[in-house]
Amino acid sequence: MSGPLAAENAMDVKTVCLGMLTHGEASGYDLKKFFESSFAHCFAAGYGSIYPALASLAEQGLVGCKEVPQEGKPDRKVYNITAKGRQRLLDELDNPAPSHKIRSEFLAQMCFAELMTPEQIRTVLDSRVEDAQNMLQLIDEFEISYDDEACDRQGWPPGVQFTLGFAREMLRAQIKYVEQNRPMFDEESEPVAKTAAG
Amino acid sequence: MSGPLAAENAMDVKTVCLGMLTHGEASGYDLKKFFESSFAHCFAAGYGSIYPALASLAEQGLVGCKEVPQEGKPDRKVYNITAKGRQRLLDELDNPAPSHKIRSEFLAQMCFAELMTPEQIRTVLDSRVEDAQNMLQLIDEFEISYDDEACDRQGWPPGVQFTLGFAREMLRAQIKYVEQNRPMFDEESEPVAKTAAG
DNA sequence: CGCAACATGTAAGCGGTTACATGATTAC
DNA sequence: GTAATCATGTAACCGCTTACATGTTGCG
Repeated sequence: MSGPLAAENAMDVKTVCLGMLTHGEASGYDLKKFFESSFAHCFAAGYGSIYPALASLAEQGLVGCKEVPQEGKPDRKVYNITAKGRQRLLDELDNPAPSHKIRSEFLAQMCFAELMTPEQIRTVLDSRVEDAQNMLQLIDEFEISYDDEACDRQGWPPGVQFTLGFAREMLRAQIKYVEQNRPMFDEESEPVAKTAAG
Repeated sequence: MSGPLAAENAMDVKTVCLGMLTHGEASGYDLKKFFESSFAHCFAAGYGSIYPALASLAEQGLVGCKEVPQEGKPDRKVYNITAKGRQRLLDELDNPAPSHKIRSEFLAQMCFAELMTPEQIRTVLDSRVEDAQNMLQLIDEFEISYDDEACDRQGWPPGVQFTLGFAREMLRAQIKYVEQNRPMFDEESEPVAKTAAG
């Protein structure tokens, strides 16, 4: 500890919180909503990681915190990024090859589809499509929400737009692929499989 | 233990190992190669999780194990799935809504692209495309490998084909999106963002 | 009357990653 | 000689998930 090896850029929940605060001050509760709406597709997080993250950031002086008293509710703790925090964020953003990992019980399960009944397969595929559609809707709602907020920015910054668009494309591609390839499992008559590139 | 609450279908490394053994017997080393080739995109795993998983499966009688002595190398432990294991696998596969989670440092980082230099952005996007292309190649190589193996199956079962195709489509969509939207960051002249649906 | 939203946190646990440990053979 | 491949494992660590704990306001 205390060594000079502190420069490991990680992009964990802490860093993402830090980044979110560059879009304006927010409470842990606010950030959770962000994490579970448009952000859920690429980087989910719950209270159990957000609150400790904010506490840790505050302790390191990377964020400031003002407690806004409220009646009948716990004090709202509104966090804002400090100059030191902004610098740290820039350091973390320097990672030239950030990871993009998928952990899919869905795909793992589908690998062994021949051990499932046609009905089980149908259910699983339906649930995946439904899930993707819900995500798409969340993203759309989120994108529009930019002027709900109490500030006059003109839409989200390009970085966020890129990320939202990326997620959208992935979800659309998912839905398309599932719909085009589900016949594969109905009978073993027509092996489609190649996503009809035409 | 011994409680009746053992029916939690999880689709963790253990279960995937179990499933892989339905395609034929294999050693931990073999499974690792599987996990890091075509499977890496959707469910990565290292020795640190595979060997303990196999040990645990063997302990529960879900897999059998024969030790094949070798010269100058540790005994090769070849595992095969048991009837009990097959039943357990069927139980695990019953999950109607398996998860599909993404943890992307890449997307998290890109959210804050306006804090990065154009060169940093370029590097990050390049690395993502390269990564995706490597994955695509791994998948192609893997798909062809079906007849390399010492058995006369006619290509992978439909489940595996579905999974491979899914991964391919996702990766292609990734590359396409990145290439089409990188102008977004060159100058702030042409905000493309919507993946030119034409 | 009960549930959802608001609001913050703690603590245990779990699954997986990383690094370590060992050692012969083969190819460059 | 030195790196890679074959081959198996252990142990510490770490970050995240889940469940728990608390309390008010307001809607249906």
